[in-house]
Amino acid sequence: MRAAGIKPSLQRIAVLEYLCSRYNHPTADMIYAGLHPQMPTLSKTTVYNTLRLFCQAGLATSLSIDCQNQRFDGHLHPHHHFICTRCGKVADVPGQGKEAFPEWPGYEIERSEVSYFGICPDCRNEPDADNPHKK
Amino acid sequence: MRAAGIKPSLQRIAVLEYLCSRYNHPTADMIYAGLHPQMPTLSKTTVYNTLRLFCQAGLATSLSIDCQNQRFDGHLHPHHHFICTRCGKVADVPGQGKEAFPEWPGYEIERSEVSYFGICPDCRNEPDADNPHKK
DNA sequence: TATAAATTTGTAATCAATACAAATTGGATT
DNA sequence: AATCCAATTTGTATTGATTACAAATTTATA
Repeated sequence: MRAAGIKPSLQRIAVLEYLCSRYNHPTADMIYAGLHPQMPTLSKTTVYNTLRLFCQAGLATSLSIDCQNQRFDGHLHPHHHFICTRCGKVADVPGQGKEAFPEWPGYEIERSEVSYFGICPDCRNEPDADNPHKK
Repeated sequence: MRAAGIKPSLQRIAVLEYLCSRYNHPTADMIYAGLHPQMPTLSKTTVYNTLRLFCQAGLATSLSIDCQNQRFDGHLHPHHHFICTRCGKVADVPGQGKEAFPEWPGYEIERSEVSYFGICPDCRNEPDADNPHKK
């Protein structure tokens, strides 16, 4: 974290550990809910501030895969994502993500995002098939 | 539109024509603003309802490229998108978009989205380089 | 024309994200 | 250790896109 020019505080360390120890592609709210029990003084604003800081510094990525919520990823190796349109879970797609950017004169491409949408194994096995986004 | 099982109303025709006649990947608000002068009784709720209807019927696509606004696309051929992180404009990337979905047992992939982020030619030539999202 | 169904409209509510100012913390200096 | 300043954190208030909902309007059908 120090290498990215960011002073490590208790809150920032907690957020980064949350991001790196899980593969749940959390929303800011999920992070807050996960950390709040152990850190009762934590505020949601700090979570948002910290996440923006991390994204600017390249310690995390902001995914635009979910229209409802901004989602974050602390795992930086290039990879693609799958989101279940029924339950909203996001997962890493294995064995993909090392493609080059297309050549497009005049356009300066810095980052790419590949998202797949569909039904995850859990939801395919559910009986109540038409209950979208049950949160 | 009738082929998709949707009754064509004046409002729906106007929204579909807006979508198909432009390549601006509009937000609901942009569509409303574009149509309202010619159709003063149009309500924003109708625009939202119509867009959801179109997406469900496969007449349009909802892009999750922009975290701030839901964006819509009436051009259905497979293609990738570029969004300028400075001005927010979305453009179609030429000559891309016909890739197959990856094989992933248990996961039912229905749709994919490829997004590139960076700076567009207009913004590269702008002098005020650090004025993000000037709308 | 009368009736029912579908569509549209406007207002109110929701909810993620941001703005902002006060409070707190941490580090440097004496 | 005490003081000061800057950075960080916190809580509250606000914003703004989207949705909920019920009333009004339009359309289709008999």
